[in-house]
Amino acid sequence: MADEEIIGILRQCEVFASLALEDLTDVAAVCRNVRRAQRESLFREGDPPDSLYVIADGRIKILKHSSNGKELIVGFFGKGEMVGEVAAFEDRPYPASAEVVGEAHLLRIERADFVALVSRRPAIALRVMTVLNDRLRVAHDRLRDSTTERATQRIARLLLMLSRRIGPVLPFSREELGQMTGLTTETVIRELGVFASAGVVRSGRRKLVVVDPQGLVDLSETDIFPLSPPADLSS
Amino acid sequence: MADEEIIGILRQCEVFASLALEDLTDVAAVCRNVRRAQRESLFREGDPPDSLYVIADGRIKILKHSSNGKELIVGFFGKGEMVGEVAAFEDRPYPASAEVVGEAHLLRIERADFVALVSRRPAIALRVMTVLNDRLRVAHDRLRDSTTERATQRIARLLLMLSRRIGPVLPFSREELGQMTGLTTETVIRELGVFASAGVVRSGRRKLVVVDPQGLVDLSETDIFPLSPPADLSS
DNA sequence: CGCCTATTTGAAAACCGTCAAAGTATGTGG
DNA sequence: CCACATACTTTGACGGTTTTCAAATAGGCG
Repeated sequence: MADEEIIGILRQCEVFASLALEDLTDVAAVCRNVRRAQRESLFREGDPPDSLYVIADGRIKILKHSSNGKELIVGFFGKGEMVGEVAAFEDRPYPASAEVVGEAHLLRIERADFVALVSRRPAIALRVMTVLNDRLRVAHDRLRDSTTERATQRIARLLLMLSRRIGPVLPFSREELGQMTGLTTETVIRELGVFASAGVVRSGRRKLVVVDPQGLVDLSETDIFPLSPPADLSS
Repeated sequence: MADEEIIGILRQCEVFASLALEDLTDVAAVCRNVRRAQRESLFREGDPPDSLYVIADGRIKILKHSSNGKELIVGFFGKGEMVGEVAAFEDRPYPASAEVVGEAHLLRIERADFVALVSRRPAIALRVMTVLNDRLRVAHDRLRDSTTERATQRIARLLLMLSRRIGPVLPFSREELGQMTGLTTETVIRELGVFASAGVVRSGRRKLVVVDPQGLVDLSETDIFPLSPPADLSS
């Protein structure tokens, strides 16, 4: 029965994991399996809110375009995470686009079904609230970083955040790291060059390995003392 | 009866407005009236999450500090809005500080009471979700702006957003506008100088009047075409 | 009037973006 | 298996926008 596969997937999802079997079957009833290839998009910024997705497998990147043609990556999501939920509660256009990174297997839930579901099962609302909450914290942290910190600190903090979430191996291109921090590819490369010579990261093609997390913490906290060398602490 | 005053306040609140009287009395039971003077803080970034507040009257500013001593204003909130709810669902420290701007009258709700309340009355959860949702949209918009747009556009967009929300008279100092955009006070002043000579805004002490919203829209969309004039569309 | 805070202005420099070009993996087809 | 195309990474030089630092001016409140 296909529903059992779906329930298995839902059990891995941050929003549905803690639900009782009865609730899960209720959710599964409105899910549809969907597969998408490399670079396909689930929805685009400005589209009317159609549905939301649970990621069964693969990675999805959420991005916003700016007036001058640049793109900002708002988030990367993977197995068990939900995307498109921001549009689910209000009938307003998607605020960002969602694009498949490698290949992805998803569960799709229609907006109307999800709204009905949440009203019927309050426990889901509580879980969704927590997810939104987390995303808001992350967004505000990044907002602070990108307005008040310099390139070195912004990159160091991004790498720290990513490695804490998905481990030391970060499967991102330089360009993507730039789009996550709001810096150009070139600046990212130059900063990573410094990080690498300090032995904090090792770099590869579309990949970056965090070797020394504490080193990143130091870099992310380093204030710049324009004319004086780092204070001598031994005296 | 004090409860009636409280219910009157709750009726003006984005989260509670649509509730039935029965629900409102339930909420009112856990509210406490609180008054705070100029510059007092409700909570500080890093504090354990204690309680959340509904603003009965006055304005509250939410801010985050950065490693180099700068402050970023994450949001300004007024009558009927809620602050501190981000901390209410998880037992993690407040991600930002809340400071009273003029003088404020608030309703305070303990964290534990609120959690119980939300579980008991699912309708509240749905409203809170919508609020979080809106804040997430705003945060991502600002994130895009501050990483991809230049100073002129960032300020123009901020002023547009503020004037749409609270009207043409904006009671903010230059420094606060800077802390909202992530620009220095000086840059804000220089840009506003240009806006003023273009007749788009009029400026005062701790105050700014938006005279020509369309002018702001134009400024906020102006891309820079380095060497060519705007394309001729008539050909 | 005097003090404190907010606003304004100027000049120099830092930081990062832009542009251009070369180098290096990865995959594909012959 | 090699040649080639493609995409990603790297490097360098230059310039622009914004920050920084410093100092002067103006507004409000006791």
